[in-house]
Amino acid sequence: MAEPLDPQMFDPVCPSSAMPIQIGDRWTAMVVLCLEGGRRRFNELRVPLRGITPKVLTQTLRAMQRDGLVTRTAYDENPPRVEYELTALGRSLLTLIAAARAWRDDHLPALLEARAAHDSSPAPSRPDRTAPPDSRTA
Amino acid sequence: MAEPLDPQMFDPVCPSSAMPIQIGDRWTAMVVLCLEGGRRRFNELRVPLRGITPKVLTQTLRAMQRDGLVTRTAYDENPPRVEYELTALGRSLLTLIAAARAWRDDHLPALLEARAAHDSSPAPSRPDRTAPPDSRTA
DNA sequence: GATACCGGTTACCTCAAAGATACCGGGATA
DNA sequence: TATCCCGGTATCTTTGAGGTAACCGGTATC
Repeated sequence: MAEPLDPQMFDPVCPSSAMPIQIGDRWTAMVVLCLEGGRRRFNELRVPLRGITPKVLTQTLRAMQRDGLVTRTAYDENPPRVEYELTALGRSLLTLIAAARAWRDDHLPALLEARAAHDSSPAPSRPDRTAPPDSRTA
Repeated sequence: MAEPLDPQMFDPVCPSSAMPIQIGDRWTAMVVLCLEGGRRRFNELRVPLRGITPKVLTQTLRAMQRDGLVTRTAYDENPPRVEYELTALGRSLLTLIAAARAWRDDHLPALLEARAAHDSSPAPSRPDRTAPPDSRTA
């Protein structure tokens, strides 16, 4: 909670577009990971979530708050200070995220390989209707 | 593989809209579950996936095939017959789906409860800016 | 004054996924 | 001839997540 979040904690060449697993909406899992180490402020979260706009971060956090995944604490200070923290429920997602990451480590290369092979294969214009009866199109 | 798929195998009042976990696109996980018991034909898959349009099912299956999750076997018969089957990679998603289901069983009620409580709570027009310094808005 | 800070809000736009509906080929069957 | 079946396509429309840009209030500092 003390040290700032690593701006590089999420790979910009993120293979998430290839990941067949998604937790919540697009940013939820990353927010959970950002909050894993303790409470964080709004603008603190924006650092590793590069490219997220305040609007979308607000939406994400509100939705998570609604679902009981995070708490929001606003302090009547100046300048304003707001802190977000995982609830026990939100923390329970960590095991699921870990499972997803384990799957990724074990199987994502195979998926990407299959995809690359498929994409570079000669595109059949009328796929396999005329293929031999037992051919596999994979 | 022999017995037909249960049309009710996916709850129409599906809480998937509340599920913060998603495997692949909207239908991928359900397709994996449909194929868990063995190969299935196109129209066989449409039964439990009530409401899916052929276009979307085709898209889903093509994407899964591209990613090496399923194989597609077309037989030169009449009427045409096409069978889809899980690959080892596709089967590996089953553990992840099981983890998601376990999370659901353990935690989804709490999430829904939090959501209901949030939705029925008196909506603060100017949320908690004027709240006491240590109040939690959850 | 003018500016900066924090944590947003608001209005508007974009774009891809998903759905609705209709249609297709081609052999088998009637 | 006509119809059915299967596994899709083709085309249009809708929807909604997400992005862009501008602005806000209240205080403190310049």
